[in-house]
Amino acid sequence: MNSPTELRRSAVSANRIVALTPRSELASVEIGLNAAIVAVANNEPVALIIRGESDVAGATDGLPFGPFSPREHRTFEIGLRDWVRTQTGVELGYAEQLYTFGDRGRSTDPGDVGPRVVSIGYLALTEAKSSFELARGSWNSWYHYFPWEDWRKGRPAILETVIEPRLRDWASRPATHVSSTQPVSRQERVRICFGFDGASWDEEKVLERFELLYEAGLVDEAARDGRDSAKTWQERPQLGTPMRFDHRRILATAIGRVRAKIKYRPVIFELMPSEFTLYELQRTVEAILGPHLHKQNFRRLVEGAGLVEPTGEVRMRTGGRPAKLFRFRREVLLERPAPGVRVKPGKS
Amino acid sequence: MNSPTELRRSAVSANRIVALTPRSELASVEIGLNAAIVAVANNEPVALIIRGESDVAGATDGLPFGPFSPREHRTFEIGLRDWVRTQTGVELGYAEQLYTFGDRGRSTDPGDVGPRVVSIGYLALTEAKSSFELARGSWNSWYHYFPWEDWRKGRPAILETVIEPRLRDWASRPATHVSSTQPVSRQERVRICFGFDGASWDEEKVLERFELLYEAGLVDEAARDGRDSAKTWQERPQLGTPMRFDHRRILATAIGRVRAKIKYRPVIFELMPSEFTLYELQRTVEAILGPHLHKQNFRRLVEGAGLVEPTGEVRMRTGGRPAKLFRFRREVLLERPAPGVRVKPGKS
DNA sequence: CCTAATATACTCAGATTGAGTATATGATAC
DNA sequence: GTATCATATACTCAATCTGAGTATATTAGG
Repeated sequence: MNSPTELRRSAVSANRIVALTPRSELASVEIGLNAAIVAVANNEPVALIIRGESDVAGATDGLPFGPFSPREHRTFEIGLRDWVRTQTGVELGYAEQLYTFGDRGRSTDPGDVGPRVVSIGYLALTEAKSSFELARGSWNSWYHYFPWEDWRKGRPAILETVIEPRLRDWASRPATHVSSTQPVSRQERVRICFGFDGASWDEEKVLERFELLYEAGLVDEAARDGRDSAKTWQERPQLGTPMRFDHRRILATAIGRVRAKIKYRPVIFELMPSEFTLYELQRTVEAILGPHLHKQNFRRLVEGAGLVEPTGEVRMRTGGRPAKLFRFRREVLLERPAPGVRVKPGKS
Repeated sequence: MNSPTELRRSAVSANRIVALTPRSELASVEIGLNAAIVAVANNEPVALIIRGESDVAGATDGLPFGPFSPREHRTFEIGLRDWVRTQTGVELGYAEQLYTFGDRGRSTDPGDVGPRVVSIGYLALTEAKSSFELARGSWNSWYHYFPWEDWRKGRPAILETVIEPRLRDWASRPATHVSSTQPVSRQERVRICFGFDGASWDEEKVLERFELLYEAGLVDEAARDGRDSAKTWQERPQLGTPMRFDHRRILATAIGRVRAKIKYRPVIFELMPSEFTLYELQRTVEAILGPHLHKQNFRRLVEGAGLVEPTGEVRMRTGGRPAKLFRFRREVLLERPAPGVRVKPGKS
């Protein structure tokens, strides 16, 4: 980026204009890198989970994470790859930055201190090799943490039995926080995010849904941060397995991002072996997105977009007619501005 | 987020598994917040620019930026809004996080030190009120910094006269860096990013284009970071006005994000007054995206998507038949999963 | 009142999409 | 070996969407 002296100088010049916080108060923070490492194994979308000591709320699962040490690594991504390799044995392929989380909890308690650690979330995609030689950690289904996101067998029951009544109850109560300048009512937010009252389900709104459940005090993490509505959390049924720190939020961001991204970038192939049948590809897309896709149209779409090319080989013993094997056509990146699996939720 | 003690504990537990960098070496960094504040004034897309001391490369322009002080502000966004208000007098409406930049320059010089400052880039959209009561800074056209992005009058000449020959020259030379594991050749990257040899121009690839020019040493910022191909930068024609620090990169990220986002989220209305004619709306979209849109189809699209509703009033003296006034239909947010101005580049 | 300029309405062919039917081909049970 | 099953693949068709054009409405200005 820039030399430190340059930056220092500019801070001084900025200081002239308005009274900035004095330098001593610019409490410097530590940077933590968090990786949501995603794969698809046996049609199950999984994330690499590290189990640690259980926290206040009893959460043990977390994402791999490590500090960023500027001395050692030129960029965040290099640092990330480095310690993911040494810590878990996984060599990351595709990786992209997700979001930088820095808020000090959502409690209104004025006594709480500012964040000493800022976490930069990363999304990484990797092929799920059958030989999971993990030095540490395990691959867990992401629907373990977000059961309401699993629409592969239709609308998950948990939505109606647990989430809907509780969210409606929460929405009917007035907002306790002063920020009642909220342009959209609780009711409407709940409706839109969770597709109640005939609203459609948008599979990309993973983070919004999690944040809403958090606000409503329905996930265990909320209790940790001392939210009022979460006081009675031990009496609640558990909505998905909680995670340590902010990690479930980061994973939610990751899931939303993958679901959005496969539609306009060919990142789905980062999750596939080099050769695959079209149905395997479809199952992988479905694992990520949820709803079932129309098989015939899916192949028309994928082939028509030039995303794949046949290898000439076939896979036998598929249970019926042998399936042609395909590989990703890398050249598509040079042809189309935004190639991706432009699927929309459909039937069968 | 989490209590510091919790985080401390986890760092310790991580320490058990692999030998982490000792705590003392976890050089903590400072967080800088940078805001690309975007508006459209007189059909010109503008960004709020602060002029400062000229740097090594002679750049004076920069984005508003300030330090993030965790003690004072609960979240990055609150901090950002706060000092943007005090520093420039602008009250931010829409704001979203763009990216966290932390690399220490792209030079291979092993002697250079790690980043002491990590900058979090934010994109903010605001209405360009005719009364620009800026306490500081000025609204500059963003095409001032990226002349090759301005397609409102067709393909900008600078692409053919300056950029194409120089980029081709650069692409024909072998990559100097060891990272020749690059999957795509320089030639192909240049072709795709800049639409040479019949490749299409993707208006969203603003950052990719800037990074390519940077790598090729064709923007002044590259010289500052000591890139070899940039040694002779003083002999080059200037490709857009340079900016201090990484700010042109952040602005490029912002432009790319806005261009992508207006297509699937109704953020364009953040830039509009509360009442507007459809043609004014179209001109604003065109200011952002570049190419001209088909007028009749644009109105069909916008009205059909339920994005706007007529106010009942008309605007006279438009130079012809009076134009109906419209306002943004906020309810659309409650109806469609991803409302936006789904335009594709077209004719007339 | 004619002309220029803009706003708005309507038309139409081609492409895309959702969803279905039909056919191909290996595996398996008998 | 053949019927049956299961899956893969090919083809069809109507509804919708999209790009692009033509036609009409309504003002301002001479």
